[in-house]
Amino acid sequence: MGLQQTLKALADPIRREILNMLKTGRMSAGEITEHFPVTAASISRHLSVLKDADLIRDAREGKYIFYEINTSVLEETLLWISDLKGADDHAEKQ
Amino acid sequence: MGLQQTLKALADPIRREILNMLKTGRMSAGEITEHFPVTAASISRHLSVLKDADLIRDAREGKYIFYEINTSVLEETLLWISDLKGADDHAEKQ
DNA sequence: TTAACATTTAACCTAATTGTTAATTGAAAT
DNA sequence: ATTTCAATTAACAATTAGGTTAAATGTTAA
Repeated sequence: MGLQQTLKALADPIRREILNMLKTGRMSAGEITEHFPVTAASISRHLSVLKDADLIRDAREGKYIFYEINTSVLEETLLWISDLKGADDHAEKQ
Repeated sequence: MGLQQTLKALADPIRREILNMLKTGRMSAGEITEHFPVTAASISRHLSVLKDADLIRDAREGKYIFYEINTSVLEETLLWISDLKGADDHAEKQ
């Protein structure tokens, strides 16, 4: 897990778009589903991949389940890629 | 292509390790293969995935084919992830 | 407590990925 | 020219991934 799970989760366009949507704020599974031409079941599994990678967190509220992005795990990925790029452009932020 | 191809290429541990190895310098397909417990044919296909993503370049020299890393395509990925992370930690390098 | 709604999980299908072995290509050496 | 070596490509098997519909779970409202 870790880097592997993160990169696998990011390697799908629907999952990346979900993360992009969540950048603006939390959304319910239903709201997320509306944006895609696939079934709720399909989106639900994408959400579970993102959740297993800890890229999103969920919170049930009544009959809705809200999802929010968790960017902390991206730090490792960013460092790994930066390091590959020549070890001359990381550690610029805390 | 672009981001999608890059992330797909990075989402495999063998391919990431190949890139890591090439960070230190160019290597022939055979030298790369020696580091992994899989066949040369298998590594060859990993190399072609990396090449299609433009993450590596190849150059034949006699009976050897040497591979070298090309990090330029990583910039797009780095920007995408940084942007996801809150748009507060990119554009630090040129 | 039953009905309705939101979401997930199960079962299934197809397509893509990864690995293997065998055959092919390209270059060098005998 | 033929053998040898490096590497790729082809053909195939096994696994993983992503989609669908149908059933199950959890919650709210009647």
